[in-house]
Amino acid sequence: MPVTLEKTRKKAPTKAAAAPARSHLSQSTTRYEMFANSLVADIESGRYPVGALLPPEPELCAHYGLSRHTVREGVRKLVDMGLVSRQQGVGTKVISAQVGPNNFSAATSLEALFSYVGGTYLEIYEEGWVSADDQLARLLDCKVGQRWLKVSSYRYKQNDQQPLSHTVLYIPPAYEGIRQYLGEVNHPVYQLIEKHYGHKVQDLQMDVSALSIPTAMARKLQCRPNSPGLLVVRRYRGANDSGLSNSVSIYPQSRFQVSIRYRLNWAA
Amino acid sequence: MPVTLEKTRKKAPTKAAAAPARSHLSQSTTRYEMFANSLVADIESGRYPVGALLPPEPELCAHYGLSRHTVREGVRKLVDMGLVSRQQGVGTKVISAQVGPNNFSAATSLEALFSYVGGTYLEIYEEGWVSADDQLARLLDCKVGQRWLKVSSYRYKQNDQQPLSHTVLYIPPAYEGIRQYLGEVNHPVYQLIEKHYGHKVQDLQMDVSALSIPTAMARKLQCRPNSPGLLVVRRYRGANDSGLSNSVSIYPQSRFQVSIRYRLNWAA
DNA sequence: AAGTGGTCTAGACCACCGA
DNA sequence: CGGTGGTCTAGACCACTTA
Repeated sequence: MPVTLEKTRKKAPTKAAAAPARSHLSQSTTRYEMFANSLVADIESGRYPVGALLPPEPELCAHYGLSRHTVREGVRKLVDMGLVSRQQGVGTKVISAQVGPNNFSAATSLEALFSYVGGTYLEIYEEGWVSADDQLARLLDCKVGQRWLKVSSYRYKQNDQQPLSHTVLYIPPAYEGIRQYLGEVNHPVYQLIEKHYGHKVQDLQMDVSALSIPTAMARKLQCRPNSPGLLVVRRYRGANDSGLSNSVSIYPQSRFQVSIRYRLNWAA
Repeated sequence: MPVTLEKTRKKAPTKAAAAPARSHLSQSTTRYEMFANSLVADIESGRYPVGALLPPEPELCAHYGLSRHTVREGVRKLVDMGLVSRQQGVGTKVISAQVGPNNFSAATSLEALFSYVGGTYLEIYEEGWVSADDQLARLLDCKVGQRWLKVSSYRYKQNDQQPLSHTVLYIPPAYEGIRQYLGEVNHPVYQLIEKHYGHKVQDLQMDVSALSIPTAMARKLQCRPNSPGLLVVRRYRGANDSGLSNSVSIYPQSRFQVSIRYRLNWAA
């Protein structure tokens, strides 16, 4: 049973574009927004429970009387809200039932976040196994005694003499096999794990703080000793909160900046 | 002079869709990605400097031989990367010249970002009007000559002698009225504006970088002179990209940490 | 009034996934 | 193989900003 998303618009298909009757108060005026809100309501109400698949696009198009482009735009909004995720060949899955302050919404995909590694490479100077002591356990949020393959390196931009950062990777024994690929590629570590082991990253936590760059490292990074830098710890988690890998990077001043953007696209 | 984005695709316009010859290694195979990469290169090279407008969409379509939808998809990617921002009726403005390491973009909830202001207050030591010079205009992404109410302060945690940060607020003349509330409350500025003027924050951009804390400020902050700290610039935008307020905060080492969490689209 | 980006349709080919 | 989402075109009307 088709649903209409009309508010005050003309139905005549000859007039292709929407003719939203917009009050001054911001309402959902566009079709894709009305459609998206409808989906959100259905998800919040439990009609599409977490883990379930949304109806496929053709069905949504027919049901709501929208073109596919508009449907896709609406679903894209839900993806931005962190309510659903999509996968080609499979479908659109509900991953959260509520939008709210507790839902950090992934506005961008991991791939977009790390598109920067393209054109960079790691220069590894040390590899070895370590056991997490108290301090490392706290840093990586793991158990004391946990073993890690520790890979110390500097990251360079291609055709650039100056290192971008000092980066230490901590890789679980289960994924030791990727070490052979670390030096050559410009893929993020999490992609290597996904490719070679099929375990996908579900969650990334990134902590940013300030530190003073030690003298020895400063020489290699070509910055002043004890100059300020950013310390960035990234923790990649897969399903079941299993740790896939971690990285600890140190960036000299002005060589790196975290830019976070929050968009209020859907709130009242 | 039009540019072609061809790699190995058929040119026949009868075959509407792209026929990318994708090697196993991930390359930019889609047209909009190639187009986006081309734009990124032009921005990085300075052909489109920060603050400049990109060519309008029709021009990009003609120049690259792409449909408008594809062009928009490419530009959308740049928006997600935080390189440009768009405004209807105006154009697409370059807001950052470097992809990659210098720029992350993601999203969390506003409330989560500012949960820390609870139990803190501002000790204001200076108030006054300033006109944005070139440098300030760049920092706040406003026009040169724009007037701001500048409020300089230190933020304290209640029952704590040590300041949390040095904070400078930049408030537009239109919202001058909130200055009387600044000293007493522990609400973020954006909440005051929303409460007293009804203008909601639609967009927040937060840039985090490292800096060396100047001697004079270090004394007041009770930290070592020239010790590392975090410089956090927050820009609040309302509808139409109107600037609601800005703040520039400096945090001594270990007194503040940015913690961001991303979630991947698809749970395996 | 002109020009910008925002939305929308109709129809098409494609890559990917699971049965 | 059939069905999913991903990309693409051609053309249209609209809302917004600026001059």
